[in-house]
Amino acid sequence: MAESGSSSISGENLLFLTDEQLRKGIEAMFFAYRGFTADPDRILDEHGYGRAHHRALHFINRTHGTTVNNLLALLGVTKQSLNRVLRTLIEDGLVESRVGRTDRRERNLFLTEAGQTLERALSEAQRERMRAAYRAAGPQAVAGFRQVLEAMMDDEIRRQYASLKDRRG
Amino acid sequence: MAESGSSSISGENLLFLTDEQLRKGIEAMFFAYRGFTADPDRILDEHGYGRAHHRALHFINRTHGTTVNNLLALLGVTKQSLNRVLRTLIEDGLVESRVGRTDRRERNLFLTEAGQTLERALSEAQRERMRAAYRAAGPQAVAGFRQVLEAMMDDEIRRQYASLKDRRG
DNA sequence: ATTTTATGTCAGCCTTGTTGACATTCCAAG
DNA sequence: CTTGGAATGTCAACAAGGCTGACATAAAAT
Repeated sequence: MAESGSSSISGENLLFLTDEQLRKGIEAMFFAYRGFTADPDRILDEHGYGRAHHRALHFINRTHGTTVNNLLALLGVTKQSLNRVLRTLIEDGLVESRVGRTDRRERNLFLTEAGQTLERALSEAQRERMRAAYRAAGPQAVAGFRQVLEAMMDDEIRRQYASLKDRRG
Repeated sequence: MAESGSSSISGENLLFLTDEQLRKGIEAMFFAYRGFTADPDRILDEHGYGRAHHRALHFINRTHGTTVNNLLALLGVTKQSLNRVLRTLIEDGLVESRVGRTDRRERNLFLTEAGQTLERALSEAQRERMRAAYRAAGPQAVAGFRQVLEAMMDDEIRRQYASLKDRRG
């Protein structure tokens, strides 16, 4: 490691930015993400689905009637990848694709009753994990958690995240 | 979504645990993880490697001389998956595998000079992102961030994370 | 009338995960 | 010494879910 930048940082309120501290944060992020996805993964597995299906269900539920292009931007994958997932969800009757009213090229996506049921099971499992973590850490920690995560996002993604924030599900 | 559980939670210090708050946390986690991996991913791509290689390099660097079994437990993958990644890293001269001294069945893993160089580039890119996020959020937020992440881990993983915490790299 | 946009689809490739089977090496217990 | 089991490595086959490229269609925009 020779001499990394942070060892030369001065100022008492910046002293916590040692490489060691940063590495702990990196590893915490890695391990925590495993926990974050573990519970939904188990449910998905029972239904023969993967994380890609979960993400699609989540954001379709989040923004009812969203278009395919919107979804692509949120998920950060190619239309071919998304389409494969979306096709199975539509075939299985979890998602409905309606031709757009104003622009008939677009497809507006909705969860069916069955889709809502699965989405609820998945998000409830994930919320339960998050709820337990929030309780254990306390309100102040949660605020800090959100601040750091937000600062870690790419600029464009942060904008999309922010614009999602105030919508109603 | 009808009526989810958390709406019945009472007590003033638990009011922040609404489904809406939890969902924001879930989405923050999802988007932040994208940012978290984005910079190393670009470097890995130039070298023809993937995230699996990054993880292996990270933990071999983290715990010099670790055995394959230790690594398996940390990474949470099968030995076949790890072995494929490890084999290419060894072939490419980034990782050295030495027969164990006390137990000759074991293999002790080390980074070569070239391996350390790549690991340093990867972790420096990731640390830089983390450093910027930490600076933007401030020390108090960082403490909360770590608390929530730690509470989100599976118990066994949290123990492994904790036992990694105090070692020297 | 032409171009652009939104979407879907086919084909093929890669990484990275999985299971199952099997070989080798070597420590340790009988 | 022999045998059992643990640690490791390897081969084969498969699946999820990314990717690119090419092409088709419908509809909006120019």
